[in-house]
Amino acid sequence: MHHVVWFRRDLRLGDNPAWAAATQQADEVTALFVLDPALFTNAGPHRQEALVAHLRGLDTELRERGGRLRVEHGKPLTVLPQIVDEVGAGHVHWNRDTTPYSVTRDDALARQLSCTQHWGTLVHEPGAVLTQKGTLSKVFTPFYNTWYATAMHAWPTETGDVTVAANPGPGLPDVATPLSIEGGEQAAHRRLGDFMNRVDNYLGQRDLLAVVGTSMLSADLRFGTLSPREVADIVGEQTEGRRGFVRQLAWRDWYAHLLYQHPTMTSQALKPQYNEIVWRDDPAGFDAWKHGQTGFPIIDAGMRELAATGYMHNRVRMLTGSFLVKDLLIDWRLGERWFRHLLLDADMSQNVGNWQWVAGTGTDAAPYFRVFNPTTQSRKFDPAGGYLRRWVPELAGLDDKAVHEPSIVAPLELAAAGVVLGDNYPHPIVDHSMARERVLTAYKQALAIAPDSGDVQ
DNA sequence: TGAAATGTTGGGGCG
DNA sequence: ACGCCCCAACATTTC
Repeated sequence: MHHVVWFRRDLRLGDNPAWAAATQQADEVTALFVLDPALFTNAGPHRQEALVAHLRGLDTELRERGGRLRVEHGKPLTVLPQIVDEVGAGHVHWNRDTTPYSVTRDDALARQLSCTQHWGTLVHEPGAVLTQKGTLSKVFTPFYNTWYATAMHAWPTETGDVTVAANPGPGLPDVATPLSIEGGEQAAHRRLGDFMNRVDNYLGQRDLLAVVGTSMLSADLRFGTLSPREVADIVGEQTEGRRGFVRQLAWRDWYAHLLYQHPTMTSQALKPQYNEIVWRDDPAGFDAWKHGQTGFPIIDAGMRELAATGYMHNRVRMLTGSFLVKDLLIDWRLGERWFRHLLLDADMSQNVGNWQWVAGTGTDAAPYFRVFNPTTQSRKFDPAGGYLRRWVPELAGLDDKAVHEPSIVAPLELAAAGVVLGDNYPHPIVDHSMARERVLTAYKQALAIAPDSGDVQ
């Protein structure tokens, strides 16, 4: 009996329900990845690079089991039935995902293939964490309480006596940038081990921008080189820091569950009354934001970090997101698309969930009147300016006080630091206090058109 | 997982 | 000793 395991966002063999089931049920297994060229070119350079690195890592794991990873280029809807036919497979396994695109695609495939769909990308699958009424909570804290109390299933494990199908091995696209990401699940476990040395300090350090206080595991969770429930299990609950981090995994599950239930939230406000907001059309402002030229050092630092590395510190994601939506009054969907293009860890459910949180349009989101002051936040979370100087080097000569807000620094001090506003660093593209009033007015007008019903579509 | 505006309190300088 | 003012520090309200 020959089974196919279709890998997607679960690029690992450990704690992988689809892989475990196939190796238990079949004598021979074909490990398949289908590279949809359209999806690949939609990804920014860093995500392309990471995908190739992780596919090579998965191939290495499979070689140790005597086989190879098979990579096919094309649309899964046509490729998968072809491969199943070619290898004579009786059954296909994969781990399901919650994005509308994947749900539609997988449902279509499930109608024409003998298959089993597993869950391997979340701690708890959609539907496993419900209120007493049997619904998905619209508020995070009760969701979290139930999530935390929900027991994890027994973990399936792969059996060793299966033959992994050989084939020429993956023909992988060349990537534009040299591979700097260590691919594969073993490298991912080393990164997890690295985080375990820091996790007890997580709550105290995660918001400090100049130190590595976060897990830095988001991309491994995105590609599935780490199993989220294995991570949750290893981190455990012994200390505040550990519980604080695991709580973040609950946010991740919650956003996935929400998108599974509300596929339209990719383009519509989860609170429909906020669809009435009249956004500004400001291509120049959007461009300045994208390229880190807003004149607000903390915003520019974050946007440059994103472009340079495919990563951005979570707090800075909130600040840059708030700046686009609240200060520039630009539609959150534009920012969501830009982030999704560039982020290594880009995932429709997480990205959309977080952007709707920032914009105040989601469930249990930041209230619309919560407007981050970029300068205040910068002083608070990067007091010594280490993060700013790293990503906005033209301001590096300013002292710790001035570096957060060059626009109000005395001309002599600017000159001494080699800063020429409007020349080598921009003037602020917007006045924050004016922008704050403007966005509060715009949101209030939207709510006046469509009074708050408190309901999700 | 805010911040600004407004209100309250109390210490200290000063006449 | 007293009233007055200033203002930092904190609390509350508001968006």
